[in-house]
Amino acid sequence: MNELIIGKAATAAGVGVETIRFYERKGLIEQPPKPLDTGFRVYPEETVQRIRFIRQAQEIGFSLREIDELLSLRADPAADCAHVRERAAAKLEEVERKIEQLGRIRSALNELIAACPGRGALRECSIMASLITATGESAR
Amino acid sequence: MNELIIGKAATAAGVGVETIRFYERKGLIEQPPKPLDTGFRVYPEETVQRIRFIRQAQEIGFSLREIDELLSLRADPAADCAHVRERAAAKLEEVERKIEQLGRIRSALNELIAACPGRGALRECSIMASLITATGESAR
DNA sequence: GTTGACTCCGTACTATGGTACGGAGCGTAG
DNA sequence: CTACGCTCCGTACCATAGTACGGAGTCAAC
Repeated sequence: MNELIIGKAATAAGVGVETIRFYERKGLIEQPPKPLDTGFRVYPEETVQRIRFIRQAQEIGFSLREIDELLSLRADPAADCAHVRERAAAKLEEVERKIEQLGRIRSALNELIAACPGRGALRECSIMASLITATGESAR
Repeated sequence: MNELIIGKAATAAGVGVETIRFYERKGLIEQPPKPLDTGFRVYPEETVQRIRFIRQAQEIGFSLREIDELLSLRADPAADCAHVRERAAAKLEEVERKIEQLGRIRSALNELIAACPGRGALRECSIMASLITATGESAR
């Protein structure tokens, strides 16, 4: 059979087998059907997507707990819309703060690259210096 | 005296005293002068900025090791320009990946908020669903 | 029908990033 | 000049997020 048992699902999602079992214990993914004959987990494709999302969300600084919150945000007929909206709006703000901070670091890196133009170091420039000049040194 | 000793520096940077000592042990900040009479660390304002940067960089998913790498990227006359450029360019790519991923999550959250418009849940919509439709489901 | 690769499960170990503790010294206000 | 709060240092402890291990069962191929 060509079923998505744990080893193949792990490869497809780019993680180790143990990581999948770990996420299952943590409740981040649900345990898939385990046919009685083999007892091996058989994963739907959707779970692979979900694991990939988890990894990407981790890379941008969300903890597993926060990722669980993100994934549980869903507008379905059974949900309390106002509550979902509220939580989504809060997450959105958080995401926007992160984007801003990353934008600042991006500018600083670009400035650094420009300051260091292949031959002959001209201006002194560090990330910190770029950030301080770039952000205008607000709170003092 | 009104010197920036560890407790005040910690408050100014929004961290605990122990965190500053921890960063020092890890080499993320250097140990400031310790005047012989008191033996208390006296911090320059710059260190407070640096600690704030460390915290913000952590929030967007950089580990302390990576932050150290970021902070050590500097174009000064003594540095090997080509090498700094190369590392900066690599970090820049990483930052851009993060910005893209955050942008996708932002869209998904906006879509979710729109799908859940105050009264009467209309369309079913989860983050995962938004992401999958939004990103066009590339690798299959 | 046995071998090798894979799965099951629980438990133990690891790395990262702090946080807490405790005894000793410093320093300023009353 | 003493009391209270802060600093010093090392060590111990904690949560998070895996990673490894080991014995037992399963499957597929030779």
